[in-house]
Amino acid sequence: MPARSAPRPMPASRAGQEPLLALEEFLPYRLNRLADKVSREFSKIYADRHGLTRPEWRTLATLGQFGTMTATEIGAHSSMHKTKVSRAVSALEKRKWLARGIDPLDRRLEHLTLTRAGHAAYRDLVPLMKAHEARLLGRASASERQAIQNAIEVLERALKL
Amino acid sequence: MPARSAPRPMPASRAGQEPLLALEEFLPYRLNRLADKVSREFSKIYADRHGLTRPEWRTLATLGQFGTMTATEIGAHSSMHKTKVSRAVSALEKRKWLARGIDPLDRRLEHLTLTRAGHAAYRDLVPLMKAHEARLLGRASASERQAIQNAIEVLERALKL
DNA sequence: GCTTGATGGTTGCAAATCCAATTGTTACGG
DNA sequence: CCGTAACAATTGGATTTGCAACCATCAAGC
Repeated sequence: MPARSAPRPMPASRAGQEPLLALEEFLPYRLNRLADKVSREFSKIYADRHGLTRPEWRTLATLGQFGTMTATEIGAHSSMHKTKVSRAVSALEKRKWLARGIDPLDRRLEHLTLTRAGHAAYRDLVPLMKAHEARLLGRASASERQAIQNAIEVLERALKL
Repeated sequence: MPARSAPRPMPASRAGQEPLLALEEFLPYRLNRLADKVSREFSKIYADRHGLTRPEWRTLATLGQFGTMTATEIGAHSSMHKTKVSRAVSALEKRKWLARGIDPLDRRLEHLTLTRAGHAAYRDLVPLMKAHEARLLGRASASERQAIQNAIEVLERALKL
């Protein structure tokens, strides 16, 4: 008696229905690969130059942009989980690039601000980062650059970001 | 309502030195945020349904697409470091979703193939993944979808991916 | 043969990440 | 006021990662 011969739809000839999914055309894969490559290139700058991690750089960048914020606000604006922010803040505080200020009206809050040294690092990094971005986008035409901006906006909207 | 707090000095407090870098307009940040959100949404599918990690899913997807490959080839095609591939392969082998075959002419190589169970999981997942991709892209118009494809291609070219 | 250098794949370990509590504080309904 | 719920931020511990060192095999030159 033939073992395991439940009625199966079709014999094994899988020609014609394969490949079912082409990874290299699959949106999440492509986005991830792009982001990964870009991130690697850019992180080289702040990692080599100041030994920063990505959460630390983002925290620095957010405070550099807004001046003073709480940890929660940093997380909201830079899309980082609060534990990442917390650890990035500790690290930056340890190297005295930011200082914590208390809120007299709500002692749960910590108002974080870059120190002079933190700001110096920020001002050191920003032109390098922008230059690298310009160099990368410079490989595309002006209209292509515009298309990239539009596409990102469409995706951000679709993802409710 | 959030707790009351002392009036927070906004960017205005840094009059004279405008924000040098707006994170929310910075390409690497935006790409990373997009990829992260997308990845999170899609990984819910294979994580919830089969307890797969992303490297495991990518390995499964690559083998499902190409049939038989070596670990190095999987890494090249799915943009994963060889250690990730190695660990994903072990995990998939442990649950008997793939089998290793030796190459009689070069015993360094391992030819990896999905087992029947592995292929079943692949066939189970692919429609769900594609449907989710379609649902996501469905929030954009046809011309916007085309613009997204073009933008990604431009970036891939600029990054030599 | 033997040595040297490349290649495929794994492993050890430190660093980074994630999730679920935990602490301390404030807001609010009774 | 009291008890409870919400909130800001931190911490602990298991999981993932990333890098380098490693083992095994092959290829080429001598």
